[in-house]
Amino acid sequence: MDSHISHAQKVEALEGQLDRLRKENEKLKMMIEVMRSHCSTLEAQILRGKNYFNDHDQYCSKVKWIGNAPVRNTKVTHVFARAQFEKNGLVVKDGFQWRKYGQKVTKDNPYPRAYYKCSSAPGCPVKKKVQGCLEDRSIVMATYEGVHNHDVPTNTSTATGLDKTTSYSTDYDQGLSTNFNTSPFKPNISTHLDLTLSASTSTDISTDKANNNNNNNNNNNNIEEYIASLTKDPSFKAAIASAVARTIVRQ
DNA sequence: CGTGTTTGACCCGCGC
DNA sequence: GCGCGGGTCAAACACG
Repeated sequence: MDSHISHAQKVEALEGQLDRLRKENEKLKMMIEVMRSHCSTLEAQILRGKNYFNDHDQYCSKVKWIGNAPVRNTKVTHVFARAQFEKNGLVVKDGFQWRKYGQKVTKDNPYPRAYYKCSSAPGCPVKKKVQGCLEDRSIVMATYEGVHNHDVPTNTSTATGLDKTTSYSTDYDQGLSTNFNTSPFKPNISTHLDLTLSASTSTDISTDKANNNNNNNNNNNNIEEYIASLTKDPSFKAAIASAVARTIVRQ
């Protein structure tokens, strides 16, 4: 009987902890959103201030813009995006599948430029170049060339590493950084930080809460998973570190 | 074994 | 014509 009471108390305590974590999560999410919007504005100002798309800029000069139109018939789109560090290096996740076909170190930039072809559909002519920004390694310049002959793959969760059940549809679109030209396909650059955690965890938690009478063990496990995934998630750590650093810099 | 990445070689355009 | 630099190819390699 005692063990039953202490078990119930334990569950209650864990639920309280879960609520606190949820609130904290929401707060952090809001803070990061605000900071990200400040950051995007500043980045845009900095980049414009440095005439990124004027005379001496490497990208502009290499891509050969005439007036507002690229030389070739294919559409060329420049996108600045926050890079995501993965085992293969810098990546820009935009919902399409890309096959890397080359890499080159260019003269003006120590960061290698990677060349990708769209592999979401056979015969898709779209190419993408991705190169780290000189001033800020966490920002990459992605140059899209061509127009996709297909829609964004429906299985975006696979392509983006995001899960369908997370609320990415809004966050995801808002994750776009500065887009200097009209995109032919609205590339969705994922700066998304999944503070709601992987869907399996978060949905399990809410579901379990509804059924918590017979799922106490699962609940305990999920809370532990929740905390563990928060502390282990490198993007969470990076986002927190970045947010804290920016706050300090702004002061 | 299939698929994707790496990386050196090659091609091509441009400036001198 | 030559050299330079960006873009692409393709064989070798890695990985699941």
